[in-house]
Amino acid sequence: MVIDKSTSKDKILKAALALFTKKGIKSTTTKELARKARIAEGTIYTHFKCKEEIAHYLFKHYMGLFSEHLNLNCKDTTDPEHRMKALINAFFDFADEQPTALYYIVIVHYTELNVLKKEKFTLRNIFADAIEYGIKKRRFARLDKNLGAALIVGMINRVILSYNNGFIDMNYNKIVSDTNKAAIKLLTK
Amino acid sequence: MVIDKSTSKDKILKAALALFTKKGIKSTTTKELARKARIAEGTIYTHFKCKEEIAHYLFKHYMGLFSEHLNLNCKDTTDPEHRMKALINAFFDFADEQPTALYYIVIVHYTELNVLKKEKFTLRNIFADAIEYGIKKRRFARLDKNLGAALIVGMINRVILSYNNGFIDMNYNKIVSDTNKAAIKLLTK
Amino acid sequence: MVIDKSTSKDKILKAALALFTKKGIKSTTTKELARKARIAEGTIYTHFKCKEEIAHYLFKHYMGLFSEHLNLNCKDTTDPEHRMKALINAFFDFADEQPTALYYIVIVHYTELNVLKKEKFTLRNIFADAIEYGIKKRRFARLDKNLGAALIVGMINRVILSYNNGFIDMNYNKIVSDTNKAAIKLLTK
Amino acid sequence: MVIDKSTSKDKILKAALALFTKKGIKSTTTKELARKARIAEGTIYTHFKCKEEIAHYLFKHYMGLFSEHLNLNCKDTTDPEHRMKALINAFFDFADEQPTALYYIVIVHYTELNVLKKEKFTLRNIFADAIEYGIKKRRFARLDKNLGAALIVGMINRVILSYNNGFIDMNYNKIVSDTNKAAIKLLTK
DNA sequence: AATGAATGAGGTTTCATTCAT
DNA sequence: GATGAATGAAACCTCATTCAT
Repeated sequence: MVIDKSTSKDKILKAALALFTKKGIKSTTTKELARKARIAEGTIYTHFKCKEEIAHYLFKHYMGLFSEHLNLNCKDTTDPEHRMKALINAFFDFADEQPTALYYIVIVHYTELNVLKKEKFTLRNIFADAIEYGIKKRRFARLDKNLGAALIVGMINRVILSYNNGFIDMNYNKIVSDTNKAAIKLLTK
Repeated sequence: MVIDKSTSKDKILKAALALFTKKGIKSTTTKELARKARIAEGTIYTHFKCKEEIAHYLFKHYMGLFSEHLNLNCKDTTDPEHRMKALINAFFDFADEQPTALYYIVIVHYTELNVLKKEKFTLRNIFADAIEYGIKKRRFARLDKNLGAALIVGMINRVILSYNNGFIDMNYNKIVSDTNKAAIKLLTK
Repeated sequence: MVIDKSTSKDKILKAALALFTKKGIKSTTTKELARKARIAEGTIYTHFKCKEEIAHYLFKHYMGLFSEHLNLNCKDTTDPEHRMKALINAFFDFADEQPTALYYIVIVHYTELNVLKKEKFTLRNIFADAIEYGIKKRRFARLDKNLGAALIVGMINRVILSYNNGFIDMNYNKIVSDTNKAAIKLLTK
Repeated sequence: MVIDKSTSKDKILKAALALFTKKGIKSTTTKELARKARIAEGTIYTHFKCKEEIAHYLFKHYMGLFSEHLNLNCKDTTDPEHRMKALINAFFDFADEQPTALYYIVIVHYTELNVLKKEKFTLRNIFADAIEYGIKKRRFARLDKNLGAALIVGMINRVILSYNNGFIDMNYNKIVSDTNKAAIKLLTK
């Protein structure tokens, strides 16, 4: 009698993403995790060496998905503005579809595990490249690419956070398009 | 209230700010805290009811200083652009002088205690007011004030974080002025 | 019953002897045991009721072999001295051929399972009988047979242990003959 | 209201010696240990880093006492036979006064922690020195000193073990004197 | 006010054993 | 018979907090 087809590992990961995002990694107990995943506490350890490994696994997994998603949405445009817009839209898309995962990779993992610094892929690089490209094509104003990336990524992140916290009382599409406009205004000559 | 004095309470607060910022609140043990503060573990409880109270105390204290610092630096300007610039400069100033404190109120406290939402004072409000003011004075383009605040605050926060992590290889003053320019470009008509 | 054959049961017993001797019974996990035996953890329980049963099985098996080996080597001599020498040589022989098994029955099993006391066969009895026989034949000096057995068995055991630990830098045959001489000197009038 | 003057640390050590000797180190749980010592489980960890540290501490402590006791009892004799007898008597003395401690350092610790090999002080050395001395003084027959030490120490150990297990039905003093005689017989020309 | 040993609830992890395949 | 994921009791250990000094 199969009630839930997902494997134990999947159940653990699903529960972990929800709990880590809601309460933080350290504050989530393995007992809670097991209860939420509807498995025995011991089962956690047939799939992961320790609680922290789950946290890392989640980060790698969703960071991979996110990075893939961003790259996919900007590779086919040659116009710098379009490329930047595509990136921003993809960012908001992902935030809309996987809000917990995005919150996890952007906030929770960062503050509790301090590994982002060492990761090769970062939003920074993707956005920095797009900015560099726009400057080279003489469509964007001169600006340090890393500073530019920080400006754009910071904007988007904060908008999403604020929206999710109910601080911005606007239609989501309008928020996305206004953020796009703001970014382009900031970058273009 | 000077935190660097050598009363037990001050020693605890100083050690707590450093450790909470470095390792997170939950991951800092009272034993570590006592060792770093060079006081006995029990002494913590003659000044604070529990560990969490220290975290809250630190937040209130530094958030008060920060808010005061921002307000002080923008109250005497009537020109919207100048006011916004003053705010941004004050932000960077504080980040420069009290990097740990800023990191603590912006990141650590937020992610581990989830209280920002309930706090009355927020960066958001200060920046939102400044934007609203600029729009009313017909100097800034029309933009939802809360969205605008999220954009500006997000930009600044991320730039400071990136700079502290060594991701932006530029002179600090140049970063500040470029961020200022970007913000103004984004906001003005 | 040949333990080195490749049935699952034999594989388990072989692995168990090695691991129990190296790490102790309690400190050997069923997971390790299964890995070393190259079988699944569950397979252990198709052959043994529990981990402890393996330990008992090993003890009985090798104690049987050892006892058989000793008896075989002393039954055909009527001269007390020869009989004692035959026993001692048989002891060293077994130690040479099955060092792990001897270590197991003498040390590991004894200290971890405390069953030796209840076992009927013991070295003690075999040696006590040989001593009693020598005294009756008026070739050995008067000596409590159990005390004598403790003296002789203790000597041999310790010599083997010391040799295996590299504490005695002598040729094995010389060690055996010197121990023989010492035992005889001690026992004879 | 002081009921038991002994400190927590002493209570833990006393309980640990009893339990480790009775059940083995691995099989003694921290819960049992705390109950027997009449302290809280957590208190164990204010005095020791982990359970194994208690085992090591006990070994060092009692091995020190034992070694001291042996040395004290053989330093003032120049006659080789007397010296050897003094050593053997001291051994039996210690076994009589501190039976648990002796059992612990000789058996439990050895089989469960495998550290004896690396320890500098060992019975071996003390007895080997006494044998070497007797040979040099031309009172003992030629014999490898380490083999000799193994023979003598093995004898004594086993006798004590057998006696404690009720296998030797003799008066303790008689056992001691007979063991002495046997050792001297074995060693002298 | 300051101390730090003691507490014990509760956290993470281990592991012998079971059971559906 | 063989498998190995799942189990859950119980192990070891942590740590915020208390309290006698």
